[in-house]
Amino acid sequence: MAEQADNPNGPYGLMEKIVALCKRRGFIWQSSEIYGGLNGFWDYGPLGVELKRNVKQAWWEDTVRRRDDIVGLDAAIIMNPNVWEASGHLSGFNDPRVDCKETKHRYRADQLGVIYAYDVPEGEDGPTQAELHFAYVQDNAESFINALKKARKYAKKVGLRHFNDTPPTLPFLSAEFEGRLDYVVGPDVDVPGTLTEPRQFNLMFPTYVGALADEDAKAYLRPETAQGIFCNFKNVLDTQRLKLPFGIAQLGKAFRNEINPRNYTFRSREFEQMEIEFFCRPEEADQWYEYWRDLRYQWYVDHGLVSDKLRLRDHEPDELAHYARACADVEYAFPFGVSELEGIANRTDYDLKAHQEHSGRDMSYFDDELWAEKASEFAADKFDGDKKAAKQAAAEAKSKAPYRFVPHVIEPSGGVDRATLAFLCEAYTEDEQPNDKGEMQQRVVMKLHPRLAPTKVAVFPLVKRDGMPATARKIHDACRSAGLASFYDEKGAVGRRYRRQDEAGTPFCVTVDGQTGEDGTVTVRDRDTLDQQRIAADAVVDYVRAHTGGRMAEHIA
RNA sequence: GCGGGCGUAGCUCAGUGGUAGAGCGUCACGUUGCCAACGUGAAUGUCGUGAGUUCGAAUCUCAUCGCCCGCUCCA
Repeated sequence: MAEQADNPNGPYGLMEKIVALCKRRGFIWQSSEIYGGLNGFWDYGPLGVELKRNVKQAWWEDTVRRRDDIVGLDAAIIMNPNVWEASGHLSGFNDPRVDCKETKHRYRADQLGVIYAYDVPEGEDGPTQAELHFAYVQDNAESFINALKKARKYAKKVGLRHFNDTPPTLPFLSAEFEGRLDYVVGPDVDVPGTLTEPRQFNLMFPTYVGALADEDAKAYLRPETAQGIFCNFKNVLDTQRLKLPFGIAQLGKAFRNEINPRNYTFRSREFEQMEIEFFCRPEEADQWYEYWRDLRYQWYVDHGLVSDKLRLRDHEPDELAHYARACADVEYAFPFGVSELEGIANRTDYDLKAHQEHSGRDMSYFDDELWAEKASEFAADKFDGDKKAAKQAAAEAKSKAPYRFVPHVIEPSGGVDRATLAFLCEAYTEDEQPNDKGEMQQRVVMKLHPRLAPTKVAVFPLVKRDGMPATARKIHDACRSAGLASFYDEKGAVGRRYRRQDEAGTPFCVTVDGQTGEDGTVTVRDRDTLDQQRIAADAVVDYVRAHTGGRMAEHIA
């Protein structure tokens, strides 16, 4: 598959082929297409919805149903707006931006400073604002020195008094510059007036709760599912008889007003997440982080991303967000570039503590097992029989670590749509297979992992007579009754039917032929190899189930 | 958000001011005994949308929406 990156049509040609197939076969369509679409929104067609459901189901089974230490959750999409205050999303999503009309640079307004040039005219008491001021990027020495040079030159030119080596600086967002940007020189230009007024880029989706759309009713569609988990941490802890370490998993939609949705479904404004918050003791966080990082990477490998396009990349320390102690990305080399499928982060106790502070609710965990072990150390006889002192010491000890503490959390946060897209890209294969005359012909086949394939088996009568359709239908019905996604087709030549299933990614085709009537066997044709073997018709269900339903992940104990 | 390119049948695209096209796919009938077979026939278009210029617009102009590329952004 690696050679596909060197496809003569180029990487974008490859992506276009994949997109065309997805549209043609009914995997993914643009949302509200008949009205011209809507940027950043997508609809999953009949094949796409099965594929995506299978991705989610595989994740849910592997992370929740097959483990004792993780439970599920389905929180509301709209939460109390204070949640986003606490999580930092409201401020984080509201970075005002400033564009330089000259250089096309974009700056974060809150990261710009301005050298405030002023004068003290003779005979006046206080300083007077000068005409020009000089913006620079904070925490960037070069930018500051550059602005300082420009400011000195200007001061000398117009004869500002008292201008020295340490001129006052003000934040760009100060009231002093409001409506006066015509007099501010941008960081990378020499003339004033090239900076735009700061614009708010609100990446949160606002909405209103209740019939009256006033500001008091303002709420937001969640930008991530994680906060629903943190907010329910105590509920889960209090009702589920769980001990650390344990996790809460959630699948669900999230919404971000991305500035520039692009690359098919990769960056959508409405998307689905699969997130785990795994709570543990602070001292065990590092080892759980490594455990989850490796396990989640392996999950993608186990579901078909076996090429070297899948990568696990540890973030550099300077790349880490302020709340994360460690972070790794599971990345995939899409035709349009290497991009993130899932991030695994050690978020420490940042989130629970933030909610503890903002909500006023206690988010700590008390380790009664450890206490039971150590309680004897606080018996009265350890305090010379002073019961009161013993009780006080015990109460004090119970209120802090190692007995009571706010758990740390490891967050494996994956994008369902991104994973689905990666599976589609990896599966897209062009090979050459002989036709009925033995001539080699190009074939397009979606080599989806059988567990993820939208249809598990297609059942055909070889020809539409001699009772073959009726027998094939019986097999089809048996497959469906067994819970297998089965597809019946009797139209046209069987070769064409096979090839159609190849494009849909169906791993097996079962064909009823003349011999079926004699010995009760059918052929099973393998999607990837085109090999056929005869098996008993009443063994089809077991055969398909054995080859498609099972979890491939043997690493999970 | 900025700059460039593009938008015609389900898909890929041709069509530069004068009757809306091709290939593939889809459907029907016949044929067809295992890999996109063949024959015959058929259906499918707000030419992205809206406005303007013109006797006449898929074609020219403007706006708008969407897609692609670069920049930006990615808490």
